[in-house]
This record gives sequence, structure tokens and C-alpha cells, in this order.
Amino acid sequence: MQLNERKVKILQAIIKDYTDTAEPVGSRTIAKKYNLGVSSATIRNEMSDLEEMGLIVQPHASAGRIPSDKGYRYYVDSLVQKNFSSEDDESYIKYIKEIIANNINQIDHLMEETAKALSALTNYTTFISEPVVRKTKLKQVRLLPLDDISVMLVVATGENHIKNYIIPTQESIDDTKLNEMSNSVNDLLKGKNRDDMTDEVIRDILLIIRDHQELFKPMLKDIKKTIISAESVQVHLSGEKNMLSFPEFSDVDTARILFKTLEEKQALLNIIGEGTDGSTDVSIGGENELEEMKNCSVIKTSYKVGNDIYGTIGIIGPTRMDYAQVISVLNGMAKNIENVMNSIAKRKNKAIEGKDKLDE
Amino acid sequence: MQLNERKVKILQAIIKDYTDTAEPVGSRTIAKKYNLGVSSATIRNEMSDLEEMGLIVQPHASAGRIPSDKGYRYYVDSLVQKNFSSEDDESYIKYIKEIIANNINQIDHLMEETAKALSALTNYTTFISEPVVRKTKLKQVRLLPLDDISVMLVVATGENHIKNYIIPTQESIDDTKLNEMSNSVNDLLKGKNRDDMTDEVIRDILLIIRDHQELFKPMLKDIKKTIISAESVQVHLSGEKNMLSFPEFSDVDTARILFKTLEEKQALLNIIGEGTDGSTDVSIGGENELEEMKNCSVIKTSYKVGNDIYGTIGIIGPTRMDYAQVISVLNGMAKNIENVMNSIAKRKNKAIEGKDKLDE
DNA sequence: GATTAGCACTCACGATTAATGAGTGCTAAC
DNA sequence: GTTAGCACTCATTAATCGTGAGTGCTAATC
Repeated sequence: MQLNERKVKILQAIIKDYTDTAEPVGSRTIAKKYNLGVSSATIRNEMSDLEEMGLIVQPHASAGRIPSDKGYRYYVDSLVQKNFSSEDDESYIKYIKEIIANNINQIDHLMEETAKALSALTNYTTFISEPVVRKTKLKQVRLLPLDDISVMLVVATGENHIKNYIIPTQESIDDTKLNEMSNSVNDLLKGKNRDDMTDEVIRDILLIIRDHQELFKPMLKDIKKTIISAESVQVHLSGEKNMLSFPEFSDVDTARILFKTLEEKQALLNIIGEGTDGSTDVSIGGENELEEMKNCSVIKTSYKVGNDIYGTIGIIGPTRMDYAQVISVLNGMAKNIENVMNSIAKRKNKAIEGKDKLDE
Repeated sequence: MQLNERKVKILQAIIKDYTDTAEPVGSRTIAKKYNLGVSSATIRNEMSDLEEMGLIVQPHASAGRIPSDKGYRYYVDSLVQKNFSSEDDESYIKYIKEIIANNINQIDHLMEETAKALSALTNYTTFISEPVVRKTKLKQVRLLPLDDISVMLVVATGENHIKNYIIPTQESIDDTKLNEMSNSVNDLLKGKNRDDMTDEVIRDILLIIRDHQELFKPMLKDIKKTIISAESVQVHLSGEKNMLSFPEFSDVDTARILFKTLEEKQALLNIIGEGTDGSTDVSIGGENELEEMKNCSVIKTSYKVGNDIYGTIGIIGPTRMDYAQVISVLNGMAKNIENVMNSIAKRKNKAIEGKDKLDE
């Protein structure tokens, strides 16, 4: 589809004005506000063409025009992408710095805070999925004394998912003994993934805890649970209530239906989809599969460490949104998550390198 | 205020009907639906009296009556309390059993799940505050190897608040050495509360970690942070979006303003207030301090272990609600939290008793 | 004295109508 | 190709009116 320069300008004007006002835009408005050097009549003719092409629509006969899904699509594809990266809106950097400074060392906390910041910045609903790793490995499994009647189980996976469990013991267990068991279990499980937990391994563990088998048997389930939760896609959602401030959701039912959809995890996973391979993905209105989201747009991108795709971050808002700004902020945010994660990875590599040298 | 039996019946009828329909109730409706054996005219006369007493109001001249805050108050005080406990609606027991079965061993998780269940049961917004303890004591502080470049810090307090922190070390630290440090630090801090962490103690800790002081110094901050977070009132909120289904919130702005209020932690703390000393507390409409909540009611109660008041649980809904049912469910829920907590406490006491016998 | 039937009165709500004005499409002139 | 001009459309708002739910009062009845 080829548009002459004037048509492009008019389309841009309509999108800009509609984004700001949420009201259909008329030819006179454009003539007055965006001095294109032609009269409203000329603009009317051009608009008629644009409508024929399906880029704009008239909500009703005597109203102005609003961008159609196709119009936004054209805008996003050809107008935004060119220069969104140049729009170096650094205002959010402060936010992210704060988040990182705020002593985040667990993945889910980082996710949660990032989601919050992003929805605060854009005023839209934000989703972010935690890193997915197919076969996460156990890094540490520890049994620690908690008090006279319980023992604490700490399980950490390769991606620093850490979970605690409390095992009620009813009786005090000797520290040295506990420590022994802890070490033995840890030695057995360290580096193992789910498939590695064979019957044989389990038999060995049961042998280790033979004196307290009934007490510690549930531990196996907890360990497995940690692996599963590390491997399953955890999605954080934030800022849903922001949506209520847009006129698109002035009808409570519309909002309620959307909220209900977003509460279903499966729907969210659907929205997140396959991940975007590093690029930024925009789904406009009807392009979304879910009926409830036909008047929403979803913008998402992925963050990654090294060459492995790690997770997805994105926003959900009404189709009428400032795509250029959102894309820019979103990309910045993704880049920042990558930086945080990469800095962890780099530290790790350095440590390994150092070791190698020592080994020589 | 003394009402004759018929007036009471009429007030009850109005509250019941309005709770069900959210529409003003007229004299003819009452005459037809609730056979009191008198004509609508008689009911009109009685209603006129009830209005004079301020128990019901007319939204406008040609409308039926709706209960006023005062009317609900009268109803709650004199009608509900008498027999709410007999209303043994056991339907939610299944829910709670599931929650408990679902292997909850950390307080905040229990809170979160309880809040969710309660809002699912009542369809209202639920809040629950985690146990408050003035001077929580450290129970366990442990340093554990995580990987080559980081060490994991696990801190547990007396109430089984457990937090993990990751300390980046850049270099591998000898396991035995780490274990030594861990034990020493733990010995120093075990049983200490915030005030006990004197300069002297800190000096001792610094001495223990002298070889890695720069690395482990931030640990002190993390430990303090754990104490503070255990001592501060953590409030879980759940089911806010349920509110959107009530006609009272069919206006988006009303809902948005309420949501915004509930997002402020201070406002929530205000609502929770001082705790209720075991009784059930009902705040109806204008009785609430916050302007935004003048058309809401708050019902709360406290759960406790032993003689110490521990925390508050409650619901927020429109003034038009089924008080009897909510109070009953809420009390049941509180009792269940108490049971879970008491069972922990009991196990503990038993263990101590057993030990005492051994010592003899 | 309490209850009720009857009736006038009030007023929200919905439907109908009319005025307004924002906006378009078309035509003819430039 | 551009524009001025004008007829036409139709959402929106305000005004009007009828309807019905509901009340309050009065007088008759139990």
C-alpha cells in the first residue's frame, strides 16, 4: 500500500489527535490544528480515499474519522519503527535504577517491581513472564534447624529461584545429624534436573533419612514442587486498575470482562504466546485472538540473556494508544532487565575464567 | 430505641429485599411478598414511623424506602448478633481445608490464600493483616553456598517469617569456612531482637567475617530488613475487582476512587485500625472515617493465638450487604486461622513438655 | 384506637420530538 | 488539482409528555 505524503500526514494527524482526545477527528480540525497548507475540503477528499483503503473509519455518518486497526497497523509498521529508538525518553531510567538499587536479588521480586514500574510509566496494564528454562537444575538443597519442632528446607535452582518449606518434626533433631543428612541429600541432588530424580536417587535419599523417614518424606514433594515452579511460566500482572481511567472502559462491564479474562492464567499465556525472539511485537485490536480483547492492543517484546530467549514483557491497553512512546519505553525496560541479568551472568563467567586460570 | 414487632418485621423485610434487589422497596411489595397479615396502607404508616426514626430513607419522593446507615446499624446490633453463630454455613469449610491441605507453611502464603478464599466466598474485597509482633526474635541466620559467585543468606524469625537474600561474592568461598562463619553469626544472633543488635554484637560479627568484610557487610542490612518486615503490618488485599459487579459501582469513577484509596497502604492501615480484641466489628457507611468509603461497610474481626492478639481479617463491601452471612463466614474463617496457628503452637508446647520430662 | 380503602399528589423514567451543530459528500467554479 | 459552497446526515442535548410506582392523607370501617 503506497500513500502520498499528504495522506501520510493526514493519517498521522488523525492518529495523534484521536490518541489525545479519544474523539473522532474531523477534516476542519485537521485543517486548523495541523497546518498542511490545504483546505478542509481537500482533506475531506483525502480522508475519503483513506477510508476507502480501510485505514480510517467513521463511527457514524456525521462523525469525524478514527483510525481502524489497519490504520494503526500501517502507522506502526511504516511510521513508528523507523525512529522509535531515537526517541530517547530517559525519564524512566531513574525508575529502573531505583528498582535495581532497591536490593533485588530474587528473580520474582525483580519481575514484580519491573511490572509495577512499567505500568506506572505507561498507565497501561503490564505483564511480564519469568524466565523459562526447560530443564532447570537444582543448585542447593539444605536442611536447617529452625526450632525444636521444625526443620527448614531451602531449595535453590540454577536460576536462583529459592523456596523455603517448613517441615514439622514434633521432636528436636540433633544439629550434627541434620547437617549430615543435609549434606548427603545435597550431594545427591545438586546439579540434577527433574528427569534425573530417578527411583535410584530417591532410594538413596530415603536411605539417608531412614531414621526420620516419615518426617522427611514430604521433602521430596517440596523439592519437586520447586523445580516445577521454576520451570513453569510465572506471569506477573500489574496495573490492571489503570485501565479504568480510559474512556474506552467507562462501561464497567467492558472492564469487568477484560479483568476476568486477565485473571485466567491460560488466557494470559495465550497473550504472551511464543515469545518474540527479541523483536517487538504489536497486536492491534482484532488481531488479538481473544474476543474480549478486540478493542485492545498488546505490545510485547522479549528479554534474553546470552542466546537463550528468557522471557516476555509487554503491555495491554486500548487500541488508542501512543504506540511510539510505549514501544520505546518497553524496549528500554527490556534492555534493562537484560542488563541486570547479564551482569549476573558476566560475574559468573568471570568467576569461572578465574578458576580456569588457577587450574592451569 | 424500641420497635414493636411489626416494625421490626418491616425493617427486616426492607433490608432483605433491598439486599437482594438493590432497588428501593415499596409498601405494596412488602405487603405482597412478606405476608405480615396487614394491608399496604398499614405498612405505609409504619414505614412513615421508621423513616421518622431515621432507620430508613426515601431516595426521592415517589420511590420506595431503603435502609439508612442507622437502619443497618440497628439491624446488625439487635437482629444479627443474636443468632449469627447458629447459622452454620459449612460450605466454606471445604475451601479452608483445601487451603491448609495445599501445604502452606509460610505465614504470608497462608494469609494470601485465606484472603483469596474469603473474597471468593463473599464476593467482596478482603483484607487480612499478618501477625504483628512487637519484638520479633531472630530464630535462624544461615549462610549457605549457592554457586561459585554467590552465597545465599537465609533469615528466619520467631514467627516463621523466612527471607532469602543472595550475596554476590565474585569469588568462590570455601564451604567449611562459610559454614564456620554461618555458625558463628547464627550463635551471635539467635534469639536476638532488633534492640539486641548492639554495636558490640555488630563488632563481633564484623570480626567473624573479617576476611570478607566488604562482601558480607550488606548482610547486616538484610537481617535488619527481615526483622523490620516481620514487625511491620503486612496487609494482603484480595478481590477488589469483585466490587465491579455490584450496581453500587456501576459508575467507573466511584470504583476507581475506591481502588485508589485501597492501594494506599496508610488508608488500609486506617481501616484495619486497632484490631478488634476478638469481637466482630462492623462499620457501616458514614461510620467510616474515609470520605471515599461512606457508601461502603467494613466488617472485621481478629484472629489470635493464646492471649496475644495477632492480626485482623475483614471484608469491604457496599453498605447493602448480607451482614448475617458475611459475619458468619468471617468468624468461621478467623477461627480457622486460629486453629492452624494454634496447632503450630501446640506442637511446640508439646515438644517443650517432652523435653522437660527428659530433663528431670 | 387500629386498620384499611380510596384518592390526590409526586416524581423518576422512558419515549417522543425538536433544535443544534459537527461533519461529510458532491458540485461547480477557480 | 484545489477550494468554496451547500445540501444532507445523524449524534447529542434539551424539552415535553405520559406512565406508573409509590407516598401521604382522609374518611370509613372494624
